[in-house]
Amino acid sequence: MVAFHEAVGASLGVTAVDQRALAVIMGAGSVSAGELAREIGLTPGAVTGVVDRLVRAGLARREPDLEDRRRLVITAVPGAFGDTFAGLSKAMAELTDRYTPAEQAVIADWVANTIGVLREQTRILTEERASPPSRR
Amino acid sequence: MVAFHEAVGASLGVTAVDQRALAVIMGAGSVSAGELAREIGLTPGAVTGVVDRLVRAGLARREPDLEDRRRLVITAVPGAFGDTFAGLSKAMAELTDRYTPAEQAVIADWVANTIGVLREQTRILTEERASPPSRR
DNA sequence: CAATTTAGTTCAGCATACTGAAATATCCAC
DNA sequence: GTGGATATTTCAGTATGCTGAACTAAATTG
Repeated sequence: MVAFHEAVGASLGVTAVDQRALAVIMGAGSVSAGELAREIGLTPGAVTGVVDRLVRAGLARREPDLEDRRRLVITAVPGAFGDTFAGLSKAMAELTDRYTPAEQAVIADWVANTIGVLREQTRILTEERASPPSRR
Repeated sequence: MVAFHEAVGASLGVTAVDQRALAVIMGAGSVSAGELAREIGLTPGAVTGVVDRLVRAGLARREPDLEDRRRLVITAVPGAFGDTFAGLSKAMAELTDRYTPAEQAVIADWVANTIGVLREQTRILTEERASPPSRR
């Protein structure tokens, strides 16, 4: 999965951080540059580069905020990200079809729970790193 | 999953490439530096750095090859990598216990097939990039 | 045992992406 | 309106990791 993720990034010319940023953008619908900076833990200056690369890759757009003209609203380009995953989506859909509805329910439940576990473990690892004796 | 992977890397002071290298080492049991270079697509010079970081993180060891003293045998330190995943392993084991053996079989089958799909899609993405109009 | 090949490391040069600070534009309070 | 706060960009400086070439050591060939 990680290898696939890296291949996607290389194919689009975006970094791992950029992809996480895109996930944030898609999750929130749209965000400002400042919100994005806070969300992914970068300085505003770095976010400019992140958004530049996403825009260049055709994955996101910068649009003016009509209510506050200092702000930019960053949105994902509908479909653009999906295109990259078209092959994966198709293959996964075919795989899913090979299971009965009951089996699919079990798998879906397990996947949801696994996501929860990973989220929790990521949080623990990240917090562990914030406080104790520095490693490296 | 990708976020967890990144957190592990940050926690250990190793890069994403380093972790892929470690996966290769563990998969093969042990490899020489040259084999590792070919496997992960880096020059021998870069592999020195990769192995340096893995050794510093306590994840791998450099050992002399008794048969060919130019060579180094690189092995994973047993358990060291597992320690980092102790929390994840425990949580996943507990999750697994919540399913019946039949359900576990379905999940295992689906996971195996999903890995196959991801491998295949990664290969396609990687190859696509090798030939056609350059993207960036 | 000399000449060539192979394994790995070291090092200089280069690319990339981040930080922090300065600059620009806009909003808001008085 | 004027003054201060806020949003984003630009830019110089820095860190990291890669490539390619030179170097050392050991194996292989004739």
